[in-house]
Amino acid sequence: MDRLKRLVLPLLQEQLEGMGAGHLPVEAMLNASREADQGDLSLPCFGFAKALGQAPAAIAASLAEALPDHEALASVTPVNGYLNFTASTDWMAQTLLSGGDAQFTTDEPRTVLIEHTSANPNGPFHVGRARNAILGDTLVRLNRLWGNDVTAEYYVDDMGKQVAVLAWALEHLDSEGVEGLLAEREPPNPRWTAKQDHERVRFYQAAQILRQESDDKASIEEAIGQLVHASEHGDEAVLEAFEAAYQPVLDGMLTTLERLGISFDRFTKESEFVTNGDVGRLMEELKALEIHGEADNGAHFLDLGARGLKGKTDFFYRRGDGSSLYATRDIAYHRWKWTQSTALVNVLGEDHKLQAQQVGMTLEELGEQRPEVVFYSFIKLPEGKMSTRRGNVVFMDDLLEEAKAQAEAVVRDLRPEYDDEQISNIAEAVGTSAVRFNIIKVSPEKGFTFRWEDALTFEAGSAPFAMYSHTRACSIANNLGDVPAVDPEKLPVLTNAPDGLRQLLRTLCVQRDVLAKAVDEHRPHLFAEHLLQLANAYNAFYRDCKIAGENGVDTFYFAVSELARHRLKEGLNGLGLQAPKTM
RNA sequence: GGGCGUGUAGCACAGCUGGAUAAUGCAUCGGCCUCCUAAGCCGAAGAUCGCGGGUUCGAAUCCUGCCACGCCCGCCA
Repeated sequence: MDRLKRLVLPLLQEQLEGMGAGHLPVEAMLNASREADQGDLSLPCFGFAKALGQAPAAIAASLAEALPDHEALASVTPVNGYLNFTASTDWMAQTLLSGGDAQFTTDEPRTVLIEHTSANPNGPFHVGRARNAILGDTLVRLNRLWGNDVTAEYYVDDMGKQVAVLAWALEHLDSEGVEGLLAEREPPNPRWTAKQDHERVRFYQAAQILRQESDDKASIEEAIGQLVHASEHGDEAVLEAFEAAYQPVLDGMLTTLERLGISFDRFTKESEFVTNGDVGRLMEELKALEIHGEADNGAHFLDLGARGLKGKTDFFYRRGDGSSLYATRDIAYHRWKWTQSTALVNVLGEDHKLQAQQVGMTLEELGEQRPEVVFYSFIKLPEGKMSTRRGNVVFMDDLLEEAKAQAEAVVRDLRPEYDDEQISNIAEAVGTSAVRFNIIKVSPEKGFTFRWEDALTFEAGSAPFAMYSHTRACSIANNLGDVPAVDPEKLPVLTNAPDGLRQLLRTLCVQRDVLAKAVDEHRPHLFAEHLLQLANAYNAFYRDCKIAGENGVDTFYFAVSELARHRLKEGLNGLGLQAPKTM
């Protein structure tokens, strides 16, 4: 509809100039109508009343009167001080059918590096951690759909305490000892015994218990502390031992993500920036800054309060022993990222807000830009916060299995003629898609409580609903075979277009606008909402417009159906909702 | 205690760079499968937009005070 706005705007401006009000901000005021029965674009005239010395309703009426007819407009109606523009069905159809794919993508592609997930490789994904991956991957996909050149990156935390604990546990404990320590916890699910993320997290959890409760916890802490220290000074042997400990875990985690359709273009290890000297050089630079300070024990910090940070203002980037901290390495990492891309986007949990603020401010202090950051709230369980450490979790692997099982039952019921393999393929696609959609459809800053019944719903407002509309469109295309194309220049005249047709064309017309906004503002749920509307509109079209009737195939309707099919497919793909293997 | 975020029908959630009757799904009630796949469609009912002030022609939206919940306030990651 941005296209319609560009057509209407000059007409409006001309009229207002004639009325001596050319300076009024029409462009900002002319916006998409809220409700379909209010047309497609609406101009509230209240703001013009004072400048023109007329009542809003009178302004709207005289504008409606004065505006010349335009082929793109079916009507221009003044209502309650608003001026409503309704696009003509013919114009929408012609524009859509003659435009090609270019009309749905950007004219100015950007290069974007999106860092997401970057979870510590110490255990399997639970639903909470997976929100990051689903959000991040959807941003990656939507940016690509928009035409941007995207790199999806996973920052591997391959040093520090969490990995050290895992490495220590694998070296000092055996399975029997581990299970003995975890006797009071839920036993491991036998289904995942081959997945190393599930296997090794038991070692990690057992070590955490020993660190707190064992008689020689002091010496354990000492040993782990030495490992951490060595890794932070770039000790190659220790870093190799760490990698041997975490890599199988990371591989298991990536297997889970792959099932959700999530993959990465690049993995960058935190330790690289220590071993290549970047972190050391960075700390020297920070030392030269005017807001630099030093504590009694030789630790270094920046006084970010001097730059407006509220609350805790001292940002420590160097320990007393000279080693770096996580945030310090993150700054080095970001400087490197800026050499790779002209736009940076990070997906982070809300617990990283302060940290991100510190990193961002320090980057600015160094003359660099901040990355754009998408924060999300945590997913809770009805029993409370999820925690790998406490064992209070819903594992993504289990959720996906459950989703598939439920989908299988539904498909078997609905399509008894399908064989087991077909059912399994459909159920896998439907199950994983439903899980993704359930998470992506809510805005990231909203904390939400995970409930099985919501995650596994397959009704309107869910991924399967949108997938089903697409399947319908596919089914029609398959049934009808070769249908002659329509000439967009010679479409039938659509004076009494059915509601369903109008609704579908209108929804197709706003797809580009919504995608632009979702990408620009990093808010994928806007596009998820749109996809549901598109599916809904397709259903209305399907209801009102018989493509294959007694008189043969309506080639125009078929062309609209095909366009919708492509746009649905594109939308599903943009949200990472997967088509069944057989299709 | 300080900082940030959230609070919208029974439940979940959209709208938040101010504009018309607050959108959608679940649940509830009623209707639609001889007709391109009913995971669907049509209709009904359901909201003091957390509470109080303020700004404005106009506030769910902006400002302010209060209340509730979440996250953060390591020389952890």
